[in-house]
Amino acid sequence: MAFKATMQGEKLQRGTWHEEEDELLSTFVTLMGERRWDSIARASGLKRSGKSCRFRWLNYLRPNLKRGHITIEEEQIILRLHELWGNKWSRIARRLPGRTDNEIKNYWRTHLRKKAQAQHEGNFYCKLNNGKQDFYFQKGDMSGLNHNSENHGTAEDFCGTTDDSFDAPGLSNFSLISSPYETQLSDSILDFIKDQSEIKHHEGCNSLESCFCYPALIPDDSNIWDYAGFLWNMD
DNA sequence: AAATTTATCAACCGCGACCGA
DNA sequence: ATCGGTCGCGGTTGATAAATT
Repeated sequence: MAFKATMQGEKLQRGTWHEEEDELLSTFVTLMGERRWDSIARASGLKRSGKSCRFRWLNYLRPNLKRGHITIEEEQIILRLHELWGNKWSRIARRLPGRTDNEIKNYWRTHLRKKAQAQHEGNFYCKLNNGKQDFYFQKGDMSGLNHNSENHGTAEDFCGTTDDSFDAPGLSNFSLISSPYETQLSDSILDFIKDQSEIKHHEGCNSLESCFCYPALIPDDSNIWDYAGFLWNMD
């Protein structure tokens, strides 16, 4: 038995989970609840640590997880919330139903970090994709950038041409790449944040002048999805 | 076609917070 | 009050796939 084995110091299983392990874990979590992970690990006979069981359940096995690629809408939310909260992945994940903190964290590191950096530095990110890579374009002069390993590029780099088939001037407007839905969602979040900020900001300092108090943004117990509920009605 | 590099993401680790005895 | 067990979070690693040379 794994319990006995563990007690005797036998090494715990590590690495990729197998289907049988997943089934076993699901069964025992259903029986015992999402608590006491060490107990679940022992009772199930899995040669895994409680931590590992918890991780597997929360990130891959629990119901209602949304699989598949992060959508543009979700990406925008992640970018904005990260700008507000920093690396508070679990907090951000709570705003994205069906997504896990680990998934968001990985997505940030692999896809969004450069994007956020570019935006922070006063550039904007234009989601153009040639099927392999995303491309960044600096605000204003499109010809000022050279293609390099950071995936920054010129219009020419992207299209292989600078003729009229590439609407470089048009790219100076970020909204051109946003769907109406995306723009609506984005604006809604910004409005919500602005409202919250204006109400909470200055609460403790009695001043409307510039000050050092930190704006209270979206409170933990608020539900942005309720606020933005109308967005799901696309009629 | 083979070797090398880069990107992706599942999984692990360490640490601090929390909770109950 | 404190102590040990457990949980949750964020950072990091490592295996694999994909792309490039």
